[in-house]
Amino acid sequence: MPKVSPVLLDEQLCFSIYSASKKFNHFYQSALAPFGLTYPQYIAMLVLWEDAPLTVHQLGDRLELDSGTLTPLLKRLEKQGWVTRVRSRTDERQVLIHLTEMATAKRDEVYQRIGQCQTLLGMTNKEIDSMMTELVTVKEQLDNVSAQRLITKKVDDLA
Amino acid sequence: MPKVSPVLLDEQLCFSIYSASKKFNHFYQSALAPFGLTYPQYIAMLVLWEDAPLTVHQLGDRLELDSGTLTPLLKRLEKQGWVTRVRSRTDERQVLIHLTEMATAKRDEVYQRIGQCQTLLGMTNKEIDSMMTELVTVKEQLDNVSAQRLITKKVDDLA
DNA sequence: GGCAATTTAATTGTATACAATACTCTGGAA
DNA sequence: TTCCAGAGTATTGTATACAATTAAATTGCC
Repeated sequence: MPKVSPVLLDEQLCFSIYSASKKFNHFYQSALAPFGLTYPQYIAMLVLWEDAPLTVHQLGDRLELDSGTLTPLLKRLEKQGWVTRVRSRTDERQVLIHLTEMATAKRDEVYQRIGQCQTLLGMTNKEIDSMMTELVTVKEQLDNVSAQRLITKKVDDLA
Repeated sequence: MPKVSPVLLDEQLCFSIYSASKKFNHFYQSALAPFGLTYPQYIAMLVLWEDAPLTVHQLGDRLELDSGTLTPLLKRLEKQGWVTRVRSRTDERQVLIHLTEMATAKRDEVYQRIGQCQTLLGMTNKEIDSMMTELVTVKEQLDNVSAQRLITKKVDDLA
């Protein structure tokens, strides 16, 4: 076996991102506590506030989540009064997610709360943009490699 | 109500990071398929390869996970033959996580596999370092704000 | 028009996460 | 020595994620 470099946790970009993601999750969960929304519920609401009504599939495209995650999440949002789930009449396969009056009424309150909490992070728009640009590159690479199921093949070629 | 800026999903750094984290998870899950390790199991093994044996608490400090997550994860690693969980004799509260012979034997294979897969991402060390540096800043801000439970107070001050 | 392939959601099963609680053990104070 | 506060782990309950399967509806194709 040839000499192999150790893989150290603290040098792994994946762990930095994984850790940051959990911290963001916690941050928004706290920020949104007055509204009782979890982070995934919140991003679902963001999309719906932009574009309701949407089918489960359309919402999933935006959030990169499938029905296995969204169906129970949306049922919880429905139970809490944020959305309604209605079978489409023109295509009975689809379920349309509509905003309730409460959701529409609370939209600006949430926007405002989020805006305020984000100022606490003390990042400039420029810093945020720069970071998101880099993340897009990383994500494209990950998509190129893994979404096309090339990992096994390519790595086996390397071996 | 004063005019409020909309919050658009595609402009949210949190979502970029959340999405990247999921893609990394999937990437490593595929890369590690030959070993049957999930991403969280893999990072646990990374720490143990650096420093076994460790208590559940010490491992949790490194991974930023608590016993509620680690206990079942470690039981699964034990069932699959990667680790053993042994009550400490000097302090019966502690459980020491040891590597099995198989885990020690497979370490370099995993290191190599990961090294190969990472080359597929086509990122230079410089790019990775730069990104991790920025992420450290973000995470520090998130820790400052949310770990100290100041969100509610500060935002209410703003209101 | 009839039927196979496809699309869309929901369901099932497994694996994280994490708050809150329970339980056991340890070390120190009275 | 006894008791108790705190530490360390496990458990419980809720909420994601996602692969794989199921079920129902629709579309294409003949």
